Amino acid sequence: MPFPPLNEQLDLLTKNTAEIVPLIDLEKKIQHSINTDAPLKIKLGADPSRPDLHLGHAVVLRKLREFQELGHTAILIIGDFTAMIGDPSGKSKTRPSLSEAETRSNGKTYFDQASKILDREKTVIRYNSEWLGKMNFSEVIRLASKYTVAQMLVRDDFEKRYKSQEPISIHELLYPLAQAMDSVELQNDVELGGTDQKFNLLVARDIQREFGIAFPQVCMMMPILEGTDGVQKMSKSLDNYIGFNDTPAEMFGRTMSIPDAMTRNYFKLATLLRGDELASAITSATANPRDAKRRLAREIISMYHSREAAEAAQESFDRLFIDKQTPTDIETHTVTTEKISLVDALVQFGGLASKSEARRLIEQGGVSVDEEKITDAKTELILSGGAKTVKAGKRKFFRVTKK
RNA sequence: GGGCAGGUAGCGAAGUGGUUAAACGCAACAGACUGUAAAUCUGUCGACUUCGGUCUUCGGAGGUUCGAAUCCUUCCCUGCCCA
Repeated sequence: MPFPPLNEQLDLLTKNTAEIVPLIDLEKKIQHSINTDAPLKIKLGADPSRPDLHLGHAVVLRKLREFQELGHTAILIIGDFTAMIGDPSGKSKTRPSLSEAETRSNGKTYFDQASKILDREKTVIRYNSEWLGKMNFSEVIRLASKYTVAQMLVRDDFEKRYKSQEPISIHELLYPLAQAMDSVELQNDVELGGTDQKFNLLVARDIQREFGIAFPQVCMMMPILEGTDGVQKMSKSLDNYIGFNDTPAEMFGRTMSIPDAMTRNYFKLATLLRGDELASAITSATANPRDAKRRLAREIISMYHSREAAEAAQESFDRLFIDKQTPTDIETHTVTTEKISLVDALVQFGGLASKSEARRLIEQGGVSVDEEKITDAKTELILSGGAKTVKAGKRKFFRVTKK
């Protein structure tokens, strides 16, 4: 199958990117690929220490998918070896090193989730322990000699930590070099990443050249999708994410909770809407933020679940939050006794951490039983009269019944 | 190797012998308000409780004291400066 013409490829690929360094090289690479009828090798690094993918990852994965659709080769690097270091970006501290079995299974999980976006059959998977694990100490020294401390400290987070007198371990400085070796090994033409990966990607480009690769990789940075708090990068540790594996109900709720101002960005980066559809969705975001967000939630759920699931999720959300009714599908727990204290029930079934917390919640008016607000922490649930429906806080519901 | 400064609840940060379960800020949770939010206001935010209290916390381990996050010893960790 011949590759599409240069302009067509460039049009698609440059959309929704934050930065391409250097753009001219991307053009040359694509032209060369067309001339020689050989696909480009596109690298994307995956961190197997956190195998739960979310919409933030989707932005980059979809770019990779576009490359696949144009006929290029997508290579997913599972960073099982680099996971021993942990990308020192942001606030993350040292991560526990994973066992080989764990990285393997995490890598598989990662790939399974990524397959919701990528073409599974056409994706090449490589584990970087394959080559990094074989490097001996003198090779590491040789690699380390290619970069200077001053160059490393250019990186934002290193500089910040250095200036604010926070510890930086030597091995953290090795992270960018280690992942650059992935690029040396693969001899990939393009590397994808978020803008937060810019430094790492550029190091890889430099190191490729150091190792004699004449035409080093083009670095393509995708915009970072802010989390549901609308401020910080979407990440699991900040609990501001919408995960590929979240239930439709969770997705709906989390989407509705993003700040209004983020809606257009989410439409652009997290949905498949393009062209006129995208434009009208964005317009409606200002006119009618709530309904725009409901649409957004449906679009997202449709991608990861189905149209039907999206409709259903919206129905129960509307019922719960807009009409303020009790949802229909509540988990029922059975107990063997005639009665159970409300506090105990909340801890056992409501997911509260302690009895104190349960008491607090009750005393603050956050709990109701059968639609009736309870403020006495000593309340007992008498189950002889049938099941009791408990609402704890805004969204926790459960039902208790006697066996 | 030497000197100095630190390690306090999810995070940041007060507190240097006694109403200190530990100020304050952020985050979180609940209530009010709303358009699902956000913003704002109010409350909560170690555990257990018969709601009177009780118990466990301030890097770890010992010790002094009627009493310690606060003093001493020792160990661990971090940053800075000097060598």
